[in-house]
Amino acid sequence: MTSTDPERRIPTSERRSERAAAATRLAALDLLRERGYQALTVDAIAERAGVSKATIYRWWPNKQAVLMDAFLEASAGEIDWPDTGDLRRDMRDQVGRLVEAFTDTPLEQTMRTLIAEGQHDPALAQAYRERWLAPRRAIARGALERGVARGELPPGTNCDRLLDALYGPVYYRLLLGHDEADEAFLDWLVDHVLGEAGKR
Amino acid sequence: MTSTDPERRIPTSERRSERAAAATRLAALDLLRERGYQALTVDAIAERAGVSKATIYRWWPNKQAVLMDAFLEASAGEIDWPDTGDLRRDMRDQVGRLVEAFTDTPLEQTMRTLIAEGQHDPALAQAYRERWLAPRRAIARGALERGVARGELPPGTNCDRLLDALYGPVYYRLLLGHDEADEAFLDWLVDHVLGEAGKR
Amino acid sequence: MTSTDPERRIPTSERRSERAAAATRLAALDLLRERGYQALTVDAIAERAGVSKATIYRWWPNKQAVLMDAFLEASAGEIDWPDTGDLRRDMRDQVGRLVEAFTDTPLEQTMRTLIAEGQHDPALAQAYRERWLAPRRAIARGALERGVARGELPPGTNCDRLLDALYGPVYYRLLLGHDEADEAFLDWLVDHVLGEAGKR
Amino acid sequence: MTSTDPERRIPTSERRSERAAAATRLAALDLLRERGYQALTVDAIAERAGVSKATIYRWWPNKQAVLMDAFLEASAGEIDWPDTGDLRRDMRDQVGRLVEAFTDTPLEQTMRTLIAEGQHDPALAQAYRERWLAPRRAIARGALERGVARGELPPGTNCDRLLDALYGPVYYRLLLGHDEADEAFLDWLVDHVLGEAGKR
DNA sequence: TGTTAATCGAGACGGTACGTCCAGTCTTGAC
DNA sequence: GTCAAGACTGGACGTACCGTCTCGATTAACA
Repeated sequence: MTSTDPERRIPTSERRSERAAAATRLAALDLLRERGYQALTVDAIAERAGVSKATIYRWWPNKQAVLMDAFLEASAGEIDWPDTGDLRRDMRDQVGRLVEAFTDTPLEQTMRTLIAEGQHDPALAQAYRERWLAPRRAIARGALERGVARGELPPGTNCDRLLDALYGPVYYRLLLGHDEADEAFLDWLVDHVLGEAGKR
Repeated sequence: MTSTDPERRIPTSERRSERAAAATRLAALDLLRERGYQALTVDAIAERAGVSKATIYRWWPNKQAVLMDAFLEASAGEIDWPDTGDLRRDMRDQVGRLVEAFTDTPLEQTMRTLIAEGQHDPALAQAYRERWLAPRRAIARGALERGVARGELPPGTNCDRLLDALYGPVYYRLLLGHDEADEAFLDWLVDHVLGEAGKR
Repeated sequence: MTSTDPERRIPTSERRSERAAAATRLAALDLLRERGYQALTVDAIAERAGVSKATIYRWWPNKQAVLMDAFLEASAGEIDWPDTGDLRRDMRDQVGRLVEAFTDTPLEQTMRTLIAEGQHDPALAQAYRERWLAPRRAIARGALERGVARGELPPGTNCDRLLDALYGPVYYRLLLGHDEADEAFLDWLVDHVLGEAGKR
Repeated sequence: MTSTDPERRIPTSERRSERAAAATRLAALDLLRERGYQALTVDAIAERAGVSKATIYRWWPNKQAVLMDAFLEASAGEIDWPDTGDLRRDMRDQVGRLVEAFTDTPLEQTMRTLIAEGQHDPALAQAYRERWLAPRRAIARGALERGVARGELPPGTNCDRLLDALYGPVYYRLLLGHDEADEAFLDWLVDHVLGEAGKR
């Protein structure tokens, strides 16, 4: 079980452990960024964070869970996005921001690692879906639904499928690496999937 | 460097080593299938294959490369597919076969593992792209190009992008696991990406 | 420094701390008896005694010192023994009681542990000598000296050496375990060391 | 089970492992001598011996067993002693050599540690008795038996008890430390236990 | 047919990280 | 002010696996 568990132990002194926990999350991200995946060991995290291994294992089941928390913290903040009334433009902006967040940033390596580890760690995969994907998909789904309401998309559109058609190719290029998820591709993709009809 | 290297050592006695190599590949697949990723150790492969670790390391740089070879061998065979003259139907069949190959088969776990490891192992990722993806994409690209020629797709269509729009969502659902890549989804996806226009 | 130190801190509230200290000593003995040496951890003592670790460390430098105090408390009581006028009989009785105290009782394991730890902990060894051995040797030495005075032992007898000759073999068998310190052995030993001459 | 087991695994290459094993034993002794008991960790032994922990654990169950082997190796050599025909003199020489071997030498600390650990480790205690004590006691018993045959000791003497009466006080002083096992004490002890009668 | 060199299995080796446990210190809040 | 509760650092434990290595035995091709 990852720290996802809402019933995780509450330390007597929230302040003490929170300092250690924050240092741990930061150390995990920094290590991964600076020295790569193979340097991401619990010992190294502990040493860099100035925290003992026992403390890490007290709050997380393994280093993947640490990284998950660090990833969520680092990508926290406002995740909603404005509705300009132009669905295609909004979706294009949003997909562009997603790619930006994952290109040449510490988060790219972190995301890759989490998805990779998630292939063998169901709890981690679930945490990625529930804690990262789901909220963002909910917002994008809302935008699509408003697009349907506004007539930019046909009535009866299955928005979840549409989300997969939009985000799938992006993840595919990011994870498989056979081609870049560059501006031109995103332009084309959003147009193609949302339909050229609405294009101005 | 993976065994992809064309200059790999050639054993004096091809027969002896080939027996060992085949047993090694088989053992890797079987272990992964039966006991999962965490049981896939070089020691375990060696023991199960009745082969020494030294022999494994003589022919492959690491267990990922073994698994890559095993994966390629297991998914070898005729990869071309017939051209019925109906692009949508052909693409739908083909995507269906891809998903079948990866659903409830030993290959699913193997593919997941290879892509996961590839996130931290550029040589492995490259091998996956060049030795597995590329040939299959080339065939599918050919089909799309014939579709363009036949007028089923508009002239000037960028077939690589179209491939990503078709396969991306499938890998996305397989790797992220938020939803199933079922028949209905594939039906919708192929129709949506190749354009409803051509639909009868 | 062990709790041997006569200048140990005096708690403001003697009553509270004495209750905690008594529970701690008892818990140490019980743990050692019931679950063995490897279960004798400070955490376990604290939990069983319903006392916090901080309290234990407030009054003792380490668990060995706790055990020393517990041992002394458990073996307290009248340590003097009557003088029947027959030295050999008195010594034989006394050696017998020593062995009884250490055979099939919680004290055996405790004594073994204290002597074992004392091999690497000079303060503990000193405490064992000064607080347990010395008083008992003083009494036995008195008995021997009276034996000299009564003519049961030759004048000029070095009583300390005689004590070692009497008690040494007993501890030797108890600690090394190559043979039992049984009644027959004690009979022979006392006779042999005190001299058959005085035997009736 | 300690390495005492005569059926311990035989390495493919005796030479390789023997080098590692010898370095391990030496490192254990040196560490104990130079830095004391608390520095005697498996990690430290491994580092000092230039050997990996895995190798140590391959051949010994724990560090105590390493130390036992090191102790036996260090105290190996001729353990028999000449029979001059004068039992008292021979025993006095022998007890003197025992004390010498354990006074101000690396072996003293080693012996203390082994006996101490043996209080909680039956296998270790047994190994000490069988592999160190027993051979030496057998030789001394032989000497006593010859003394009986020569009439230096009374017929029917129980030599095992006599051994305990001789060695017990020596170990007692060494382990408890209340007094020194010096020349004068040994002189008196041997005379007193073997009987003044035979004294010339 | 006998010799020789490559290759094999077996498995020991140094190294590194794991996840656990305990010692001894420190912090907080209840009494 | 003292206590229990328990989090903290530090560090050793014993295990597992990696990738390298050494060893004889087996093999296959050539002498």
